[in-house]
Amino acid sequence: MSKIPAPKGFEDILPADSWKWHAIEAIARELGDLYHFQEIRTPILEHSDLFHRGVGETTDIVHKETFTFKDRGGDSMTLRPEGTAGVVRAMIEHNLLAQEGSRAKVYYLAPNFRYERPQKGRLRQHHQFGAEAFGISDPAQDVECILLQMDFYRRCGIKDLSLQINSLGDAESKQRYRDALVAFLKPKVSQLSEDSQRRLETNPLRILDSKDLHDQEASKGAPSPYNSLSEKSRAHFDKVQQLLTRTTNNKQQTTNFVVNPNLVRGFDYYTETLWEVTASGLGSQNALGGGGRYDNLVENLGGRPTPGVGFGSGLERLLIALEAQGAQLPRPAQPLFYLTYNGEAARDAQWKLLYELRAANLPADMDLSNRSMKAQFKLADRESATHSLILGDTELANETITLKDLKTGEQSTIPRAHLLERLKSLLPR
RNA sequence: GUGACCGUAGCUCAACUGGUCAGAGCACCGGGCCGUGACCCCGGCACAUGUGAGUUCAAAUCUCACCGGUCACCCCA
Repeated sequence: MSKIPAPKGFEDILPADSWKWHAIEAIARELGDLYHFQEIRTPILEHSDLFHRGVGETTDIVHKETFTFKDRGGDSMTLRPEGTAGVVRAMIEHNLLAQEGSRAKVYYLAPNFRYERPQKGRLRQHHQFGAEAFGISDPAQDVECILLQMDFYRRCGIKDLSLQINSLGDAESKQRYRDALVAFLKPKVSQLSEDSQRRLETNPLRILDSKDLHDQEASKGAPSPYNSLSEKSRAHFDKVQQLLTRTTNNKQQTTNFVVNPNLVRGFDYYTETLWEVTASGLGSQNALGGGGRYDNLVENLGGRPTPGVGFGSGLERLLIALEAQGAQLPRPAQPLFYLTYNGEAARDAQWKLLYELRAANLPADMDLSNRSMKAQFKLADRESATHSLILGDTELANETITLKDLKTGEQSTIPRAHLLERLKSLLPR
């Protein structure tokens, strides 16, 4: 029979690596608690309209990168390409933003799907840690989200980090800037790359972060978005910077950031503050995560007008960056007792003991294939057992068991009656 | 969607211009060791070379297609 591979761009997380996921997920949840964001879980499948209306018809992600299909009833369904739209939909649907002054802070750990050509740091299914804060339009809410995100990276052990921020302002400011930019670039059309000549019509802001040298050259001296900001948007952005500069953690470190007037992001729903965090070790797809404010999204998706701000952060990319930067994720040292036996009677006794240990919350395992003692020890070693519990004729006769520390090789004989007590003393703390 | 490179045992790799080249190390299994692993020694299992077709007396080695991978563009986490 021929083998069936996993779909392109879809990865298995294997037993040897799952602990890393547990580690970063634990840190994410810990920070959710600390910042008082609560977990929300939404379906991976949504009506296609949600993303067309929410994320934006003209964004590439919705336009040509979704997994979209008709279900058996003929409805167009889409695997979620990003986290925010589904969260907003759920918040509206369950009337969590239905009253004046409603607010909510939520986070999620969830897979997203995009039909793209895989490369380093880019998969068709990837996982994100994201957070969204609804109901507060104050710039401090933007900053709280940024700080949560930065704390997440620091606690995971990322050293080499860079935070860039920008603001395109409210809808009118954004349009004003777009017009100014087009006016600036129009005369230089011929100098632009082919891609950017197209973008000049569809999404001129994107020209600013083009990697093409000609585009970068042509964009030099382009107007800054700051100059197109309305008074209110300008005040908002100024305040965000001020808070970022002033807010310190208990080690009195400020949060370093740079204002990058060329920073634009791929979703139509963003208003006001935008940010992106990059890290070394990532290759061409160097963004660890990004976020921004989206004050019109809730209303656009049929809810009561409610401001919102949040971020999404790619977990696969985080793991790549951690690896490249040589960072070590916390790995709790779990004890594991491996029961070995010599002979039929000993096996029966160990089988009973196995369940006694587990009932007492002592992680334990044993070989069930009647292998030699030597082989059983090899298995214990391979499974990273910390101790083995040896039972043979001698121990059976004396009602004892031999405890061996597999790291030091030390052995001691313990009366069966005192075993559990003794083993419990070996647990951490 | 575009481009480049790549695809040999579980893993890392080897096999000159197509012709005993299908191999090594690690891993795995067994034994040396009598009831004891992580060291050492011995033996063993395993791949006809991503899949399919073609060229040839002969293909892992050349051609084409498909599948997959890697990196980059695009886009973004």
